[in-house]
Amino acid sequence: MNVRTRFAPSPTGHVHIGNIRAAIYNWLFARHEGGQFLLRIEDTDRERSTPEAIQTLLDAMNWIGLDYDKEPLYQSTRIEAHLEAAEQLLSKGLAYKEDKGNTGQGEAIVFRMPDKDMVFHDKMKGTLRKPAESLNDLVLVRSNGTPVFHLANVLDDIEMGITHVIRGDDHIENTYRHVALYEALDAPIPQFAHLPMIVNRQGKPYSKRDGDAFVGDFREKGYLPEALFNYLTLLGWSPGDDREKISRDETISLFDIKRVKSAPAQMDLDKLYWMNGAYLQAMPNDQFKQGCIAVLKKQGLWTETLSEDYIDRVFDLMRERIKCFPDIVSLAGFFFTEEYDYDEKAVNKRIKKEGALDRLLKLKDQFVDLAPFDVETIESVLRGLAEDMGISPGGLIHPVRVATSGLPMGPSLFEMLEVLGKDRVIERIDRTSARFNPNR
RNA sequence: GCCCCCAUCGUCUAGUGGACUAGGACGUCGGGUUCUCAUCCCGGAAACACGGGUUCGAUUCCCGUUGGGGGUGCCA
Repeated sequence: MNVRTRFAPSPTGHVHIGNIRAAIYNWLFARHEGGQFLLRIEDTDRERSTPEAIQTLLDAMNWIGLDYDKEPLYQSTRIEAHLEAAEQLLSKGLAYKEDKGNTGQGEAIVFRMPDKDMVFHDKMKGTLRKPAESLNDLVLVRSNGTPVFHLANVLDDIEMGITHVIRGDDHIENTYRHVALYEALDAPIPQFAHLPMIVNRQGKPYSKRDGDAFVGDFREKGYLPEALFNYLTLLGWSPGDDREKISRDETISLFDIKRVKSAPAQMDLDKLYWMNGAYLQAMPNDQFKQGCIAVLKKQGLWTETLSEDYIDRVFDLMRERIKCFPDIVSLAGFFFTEEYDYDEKAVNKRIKKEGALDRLLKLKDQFVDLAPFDVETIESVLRGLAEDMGISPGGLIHPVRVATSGLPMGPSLFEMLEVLGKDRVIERIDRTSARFNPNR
C-alpha cells in the first residue's frame, strides 16, 4: 500500500508542541512505510494566516527536521471546491439548507448524519463506535457562505490522497462525523490513529499559559532539535526495549504506530534537559564550539580577538559540564569578561570569613613570581602554601575559585587558573580583595 | 445531562494470564572517585486507582465505580 500522511496546521505564528509531535508521528509513520508525508496549510483564517505566521511554521518544521514531499497545499485555494462539493451533497439529498433565523444572512448547508451507529477502526485504540442518536447533523457551509473545518478537512484529505490520518485524540468525536462524510462523498475512508494529548503538571492540556508550549520556546532556550525530536518521540511511544537515545534513522526503522500509548503524557523538562545534554556530549567538537560561540555572541560576551587556542582550552574545560548551550554563559562567562558576578553565598563562605583575604593575598604573592604559570607549578605552590599555613588545600582552592570566577563551582581549578593566565588571576584577586576588604 | 477516550513509581515508560520479590530512564536520596561542580561507579526510596467477576492463577481479560480528558458550535 502506498502510504500518505499529512500535517495540516493552521498557521498562527506559533507551533504548538502537541502539534509538532503529531507532525513527527505522521512523518515517522510515512518514512517508516516508505510513503509520503505532505503538508497542508489551513490558512482560511486570513486574519491570522499572515506570511510571517506561515514562515514561522515552515521554519519550525525545517528546524526540527521534518521534510515534506510535494509542495504544500494552501487550503485557501480550495474554497471553490469545498462549496461545490457541498452543493453536490445538497443535490443528492444528503444535505439540506437551514436558516436558524438568527443570522439574517441566508441559509447554511447542513449535512444529514446517517441514522446508524458510526464505527471506525483506530490503529492505536482499536474499534471505536458511537451511537447514532448521539451524533447531530453537521453544518458544512455557514450562512455567510464559508465552508467549515470538517468539510474542508475531509475534502482536502481526499484531494491529497491521504491514506492515514494521525492526529490528536481530541479529534475522535470529529472522526465519527468525518467517516459519514467520506461515505456520503463516496470516497475511500482513510485509516485513523488518534494520539493522546500532551498535558501539563495539572493534567490539563498543555497550553501557552504553561510556558514552553511552542517549538520556538525550546529553540530560543538553546535546545538541540535532535534532542527535542528524540524526547517528543518518546512521549507516548517506545521501541519496546530500554533504548532511549535513538537516532532519527533508527527511530524511523523502529517506529510502529501500534506501539503508541493511548494515555496522555506529561512533559518532563528535566528529562528533556538531560537528553539535550546527552546529545551535546556526543556532538563533534567543532559543532559544540560553534554552538557555544553563538550563545556568547548573543549575550555580548564574545570578542573576535580571542585566540583560537584560548577558546579551545576553555571549551575543553567546559565540555562535560554543559547540557544546554546557554549553560556556557552561567558556568563559564567569567572566561570572557572581567565583569563577572559574584555568587553571594560563595563570597560569604569563602571570602568574607576571618583571615580568608589574608591567605588569598599571600597566595597571590606566590603567584607573582611564578614561572611558568601552569597547572603543575600552580598546584605545587598552592599546596605548599597550604601546608605552611597548616590548612587543607581546600582552604585556598575555594577562595581563589570564588575570587577569580565568582562561582562556587567550575572546572578543575589549576587548569582554570592556567587558562585565565597569571596577569588576570593576580588582577582578579586584587580586585576581589579590594571589593570585599572590610577594613577598606 | 448525554456520548466518546484514558488509567503501572513524582515524570516518561517495559509489561499483552504464570518467567513479576513488577524492569529501565529522568528526577530524588545515600555512598565512592575528586580541589568544587559536572562526569563516572555503587546503592536506596518510589507504582499496577478502587470494587466485583472470569480463571488453578490476574498488572495483564470482562463489568462497574472513581478520577482525568475530550465532544455535544454556523471554532479549528
